[in-house]
Amino acid sequence: MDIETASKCLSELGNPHRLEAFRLLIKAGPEGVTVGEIQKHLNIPKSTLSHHISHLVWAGLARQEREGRVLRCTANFELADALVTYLCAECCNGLDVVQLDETQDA
Amino acid sequence: MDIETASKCLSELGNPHRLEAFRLLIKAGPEGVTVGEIQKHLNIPKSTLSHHISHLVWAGLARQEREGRVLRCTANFELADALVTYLCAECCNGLDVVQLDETQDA
DNA sequence: ATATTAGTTCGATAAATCTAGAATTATCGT
DNA sequence: ACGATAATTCTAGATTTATCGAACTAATAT
Repeated sequence: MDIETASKCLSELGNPHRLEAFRLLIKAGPEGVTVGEIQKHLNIPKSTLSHHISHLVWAGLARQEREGRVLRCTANFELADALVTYLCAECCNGLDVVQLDETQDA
Repeated sequence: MDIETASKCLSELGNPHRLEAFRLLIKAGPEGVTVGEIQKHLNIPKSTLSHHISHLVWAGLARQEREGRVLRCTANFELADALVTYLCAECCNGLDVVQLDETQDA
């Protein structure tokens, strides 16, 4: 992971709609979710969502594959891990991140 | 850390100049670095750099305080940690990030 | 064949961002 | 007070991004 790749990924995740969509993909695991399912959560027009998803795909953070009539989206877990690892190493003083036991709100 | 805060931080770090500047601040530790020192590394016009730093400050990722003629910039380590922790929890399947022993290039 | 569903691509507009020179402010030394 | 240094603020142009309706493409069902 170099700084150009990292800033590209961060830039794409630096949009509330895309970050939320990516979060959904991660939470969904390897099975992923369809575009329609993402749309139900984000509640934005199809064309806008499609645009955001194509951003994630362009950055390599997500993949899409057709399954009949639906398009299934999956996160690129390797890249997500590499990005967090990069941030820990380069932008977090090598923070020894501990596994979270509970979700934090603030 | 909520999703709005996270996407705001990610967006600000999603620019090569700002990411590099922030990386310098983190690496510099609590003593921080002056704007001039950052400029030597980034090699961009003062006004452009100032603009980028003000972005980081606005997002809460950095702080500035005057020291005579120079302005000393420091990273907000707590926020950096909170951001990485959020990403691990929400966008990385709760990745159990290990402490890095060596820097990676790819 | 036609209709329906799922989603993309096109096109146009509004808004935000990036860049950088010029002018300005703040501090220090003489 | 004046000049030099450090950095910001102002201003403006160029580029990029976000949004979303309309038209289009792909796959299925009748």
